[in-house]
Amino acid sequence: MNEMLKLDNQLCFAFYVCSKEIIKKYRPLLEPLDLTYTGYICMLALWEKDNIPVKELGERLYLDSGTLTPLLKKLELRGYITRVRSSNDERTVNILLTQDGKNLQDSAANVPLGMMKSVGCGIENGRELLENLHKLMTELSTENNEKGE
Amino acid sequence: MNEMLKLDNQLCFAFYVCSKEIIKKYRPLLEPLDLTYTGYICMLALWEKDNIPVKELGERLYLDSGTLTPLLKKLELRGYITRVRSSNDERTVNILLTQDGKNLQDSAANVPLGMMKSVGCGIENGRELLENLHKLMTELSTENNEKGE
DNA sequence: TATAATTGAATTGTACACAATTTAAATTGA
DNA sequence: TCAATTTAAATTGTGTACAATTCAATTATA
Repeated sequence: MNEMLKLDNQLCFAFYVCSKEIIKKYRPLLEPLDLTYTGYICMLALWEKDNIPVKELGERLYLDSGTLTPLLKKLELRGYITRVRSSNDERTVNILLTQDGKNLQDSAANVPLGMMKSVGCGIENGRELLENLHKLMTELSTENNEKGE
Repeated sequence: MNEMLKLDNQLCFAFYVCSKEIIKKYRPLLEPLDLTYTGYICMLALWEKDNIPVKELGERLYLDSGTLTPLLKKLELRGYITRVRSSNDERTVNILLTQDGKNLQDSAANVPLGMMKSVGCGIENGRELLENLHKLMTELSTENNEKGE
């Protein structure tokens, strides 16, 4: 049996499972905020910087308009953001936090704490892991896209 | 600004992005095999051990019947597997590799090689990383499920 | 042993992801 | 300046994921 084809030797599979299992753990923590996981990372990005076009938000979150447009419409319906077409450039839509959306940040403060209780124990050296993953993230999304795209 | 709410401090987000970006890199490698990423990991599991019920395959892949049933139907349609309801226990459906499915393993051998070319350079110490992720995987999927489910 | 509880797949409904295409607006350049 | 190109969102279509439910088969138990 080819060692390289063994499931337990696939880094991709380990990443994929860890990602899914972590996201699953967010569910009960995000339910009280009426947010899905994707809505949550979207709000995280906007709390750091709002009044940005969909494009910029997408670059920050590694998501395209096909995913963001319906998500943002839901967040708008929920009252956390507003989508405002720019008057400078009618092609772009800027995302603004509403007061409700800004206030939500306070309630969200306990989410990372809850996760640390739930998952934290499973993470040896979080800081180092985070750095390695960030290095990988940028390499994955640049290496074959240097000149093109 | 609450440090813990910064996007770049979220391990979950780093995992989520790495997972997605890695999976995206598989696409061109898997296209010639007529497999999606999920189909690929499914075949990886089956090449190690086939003639197993959907349940067992799901435990191996961390997927439930809601995901597997339609996926397996497609793989059957594609001619790589057959789904056979067990006669011992009529509730279970066993997954068998067809000859085509078995033969596919040879063509798949270059997939991990292709990925190493594409991503490998971005991975510092793959072996160690893999071990850490596996530790995390099992902890994530057991710690809150010890007694219950 | 009839009934209750459990189990394995399948189904239903919701929510992403993303490739590919479309549409409208802005920019370029002959 | 105006046709060609580029750009930003939105749309369309396909493929997961997973919670919750359903259904039939099996097992446990009163």
